[in-house]
Amino acid sequence: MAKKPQFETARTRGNRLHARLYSDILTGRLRPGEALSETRIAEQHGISRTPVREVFQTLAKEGLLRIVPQIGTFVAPINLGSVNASQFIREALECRAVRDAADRASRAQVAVLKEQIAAQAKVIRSGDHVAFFALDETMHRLILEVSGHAGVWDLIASVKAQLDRVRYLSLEEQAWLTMIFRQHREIVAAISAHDPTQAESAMQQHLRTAFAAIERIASAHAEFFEEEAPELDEKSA
Amino acid sequence: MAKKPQFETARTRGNRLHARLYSDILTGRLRPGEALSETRIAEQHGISRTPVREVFQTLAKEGLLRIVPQIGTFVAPINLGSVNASQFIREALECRAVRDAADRASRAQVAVLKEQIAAQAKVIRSGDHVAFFALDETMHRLILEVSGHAGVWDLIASVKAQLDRVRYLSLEEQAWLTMIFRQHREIVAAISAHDPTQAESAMQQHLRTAFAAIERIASAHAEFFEEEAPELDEKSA
DNA sequence: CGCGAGAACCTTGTATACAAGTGTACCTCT
DNA sequence: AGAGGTACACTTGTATACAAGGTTCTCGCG
Repeated sequence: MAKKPQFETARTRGNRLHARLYSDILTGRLRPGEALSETRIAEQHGISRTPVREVFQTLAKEGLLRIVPQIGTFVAPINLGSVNASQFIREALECRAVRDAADRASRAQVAVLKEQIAAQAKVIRSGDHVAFFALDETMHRLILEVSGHAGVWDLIASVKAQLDRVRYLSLEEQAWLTMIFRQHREIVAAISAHDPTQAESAMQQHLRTAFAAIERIASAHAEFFEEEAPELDEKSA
Repeated sequence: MAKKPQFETARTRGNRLHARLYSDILTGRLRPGEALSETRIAEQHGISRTPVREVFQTLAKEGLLRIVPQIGTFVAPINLGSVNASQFIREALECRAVRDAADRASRAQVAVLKEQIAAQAKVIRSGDHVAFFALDETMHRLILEVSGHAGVWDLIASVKAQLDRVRYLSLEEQAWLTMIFRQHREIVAAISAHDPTQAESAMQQHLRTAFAAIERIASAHAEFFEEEAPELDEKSA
């Protein structure tokens, strides 16, 4: 739902801080349960509480912080319920989108996707996990664009954050990356062949493979999770 | 279950204001393009700019306001691209969820859904559009709960807001409500029969019927929409 | 020594003053 | 009279002071 991000990104002090904290939380440099203070963060960054406070509000709405009035602000524990919901959402949206992508992909778009595959092959060989993660995100975003629902990517990215939070707990090994890469290749092949059913099948298998890793990682780092307690809703009529 | 949502709703001054503005924008009491001023709203509600500002930030992230630094804040025009994206998201999520609901529905849950159908029949006879809208939302939320993905409802509600914004431009007539009601009945029947495919089919038909109304209404109120000029993509970090 | 009450320090919530930037209207100059 | 530049009135962005509430540590009392 971002309107003109290229302006917003570096415009205000708050946006830079948001990017910083967002990254810190996703990668685990800020650990679940850790307390943050508006005053302390403000002093550390040489700004006042006001922009810090707005960033906190934003991160809280994104599910990454938990603000408890008069008590404090904490890095949100990873909620398995949210993780499962995120997986459901991502699977539903991307599987349906990849069908449309297989239907509508132009030759030029297929060429772009195949270039991506080639780029992925290169970083796989060099074993650069971080670069591969970035290319993974690019590939999924491109498929959304090809499907004609580019605007949906923002939403997927936001739920993907919940999943990536878990993935960052453990860097995947080479064999895993190779499997993901092969699945990407299958998806692109199905799109190229204009076979929606095969494309959806490949995408579902792909996303569930990634989710399996998440479940494995989660059970190994139970200390960062919370027991399915709060369904705190804030949407009232 | 829920820890303190009932406190959050009315706790801060900001929350009340948010609910008020949210409703005003959805129902059209505040019209697209209309300018809002932090100072003016603050004076009108007898509070300071600070909570007003936070509410504005929230509404902007929800896509209902557009804040232009040093210029002003305006009710966001209805973006046809966002409306289409919302429809896509809703369809993908609810169609997939209703399959799970048909698989998993217990006898008690089916009974609840049938009670809802009865309640809808009652307000249909009384011609109470507003009450029917509320029951419509309840029904869809219940189906999500039955599907085992209750946590996804918040997301659907947020994208549904974009769709409801259009629907409020024109109150639907009785015949339309009757059609929606019959579709609800079909969906519940399919869930009751534990027929996922039929349930998904009925849900998709239902959502597309509602969307058809939206497209019809949109073309009749073009002045509230903005021309989706380009697909300006954002290079996120 | 144990326990309770209170104060000090922490947190976020709110109010207000100031800074920076933009559009407009008016005033001045030609 | 017309055109251009400047000052003003408005906006949001930021900083800071104060208020309300919670926790914890400490001091006083039993």
